Amino acid sequence: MRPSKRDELVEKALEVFYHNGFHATGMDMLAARTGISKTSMYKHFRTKEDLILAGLRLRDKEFRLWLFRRMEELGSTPRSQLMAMFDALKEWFAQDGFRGCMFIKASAEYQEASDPIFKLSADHKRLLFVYVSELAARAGAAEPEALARRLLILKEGAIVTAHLRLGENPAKDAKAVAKILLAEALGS
Amino acid sequence: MRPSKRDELVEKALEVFYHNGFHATGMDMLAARTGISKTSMYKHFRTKEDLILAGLRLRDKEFRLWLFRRMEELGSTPRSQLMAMFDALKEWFAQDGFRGCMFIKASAEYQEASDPIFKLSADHKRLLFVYVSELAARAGAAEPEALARRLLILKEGAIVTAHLRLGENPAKDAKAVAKILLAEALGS
DNA sequence: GCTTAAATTTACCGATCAGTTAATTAACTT
DNA sequence: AAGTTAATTAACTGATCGGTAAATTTAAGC
Repeated sequence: MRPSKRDELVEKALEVFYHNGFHATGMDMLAARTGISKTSMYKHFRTKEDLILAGLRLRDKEFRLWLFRRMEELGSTPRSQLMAMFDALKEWFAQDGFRGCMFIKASAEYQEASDPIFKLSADHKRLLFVYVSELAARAGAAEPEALARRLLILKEGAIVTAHLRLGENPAKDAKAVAKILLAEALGS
Repeated sequence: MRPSKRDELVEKALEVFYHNGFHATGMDMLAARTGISKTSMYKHFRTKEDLILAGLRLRDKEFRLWLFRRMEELGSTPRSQLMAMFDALKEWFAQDGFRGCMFIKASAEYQEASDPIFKLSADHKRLLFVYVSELAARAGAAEPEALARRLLILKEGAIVTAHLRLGENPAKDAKAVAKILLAEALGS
């Protein structure tokens, strides 16, 4: 079945928010870009915040699905899958329209710890942590959670660096560090 | 001599922008918070963007001054100063009012590569890179720029992680990776 | 004390913000 | 085809956006 109007709205809104920012994107602009009238949008979502949250939930699902699948495709063992995270990042950075991490940006505009948008952003990162921890455990790490935290610091750093267009290949740099890190944690 | 009205304005505006975001902070709100009327503000700055840029330039200077001085205070050799960067970060993260990196946030709200705010944010990071590269060279790194890029990826990752309040001590995690990295690059 | 210029204030500009009301169109039921 | 309901629209709300014009206060020069 074809996507509902509501799903179309969320998808398109997400795209505009990503490209343009949250506060900088008004509901009128979204109406113009989606071809859906404002009143219809407010039929589906009570507030702009609700629409943003729906967009972020979609992004969370899509991004994790994409990243985890790509890691599994590019790596055959838990250890090589961890390494492959940085190959996947490299692909992402090269996509045109890449503008950094949606959740870093969301948490930059909605900073209150109690803000649902901030919370959802942190939750996304925690779900990544769960997956990477699991993988680190299966790779035989003595402290899988510590290893996961460190790998994810590299990931976040690479994303920020890529977004600011510093360095030629932040994913490659991060991967080089990850290699050393895994050698230390799992043996070379 | 006491700070000029203009400097007071920039300082206070910077603080509000940092806490509240850029688009979310209106000029009327700044007038209310600083006690300076809007017309006076526009005497000093032609546009809101100019005020933001002045704030970011101040932050750039202050932050680099603070970080570099702290690294020199906490470390006696180039190598230990590189390590001390993460001790300084830990101090920063623990300050109340810490809300992540001003420049990451600025570049999240002003994403166009041609935007002066985006450019200034990237320039700030490049100045950090120059300093860390220099230090890496003096520490005897065979590829000081590669080492600097990698250490700074750890720095950015730690900042983002701390801002989202993931993990207990991202600075410590990043430092642990830095230690391994330096051992590999400079010998243990 | 008077004049002049600089700094500050109040009040306002049109545009846009998130969100709503009332009228219209489209779709389904019988 | 008529009647009912659901979806959509244009037009509007008060508030706020970035920015300004004209009036008022403050300060300086003589």
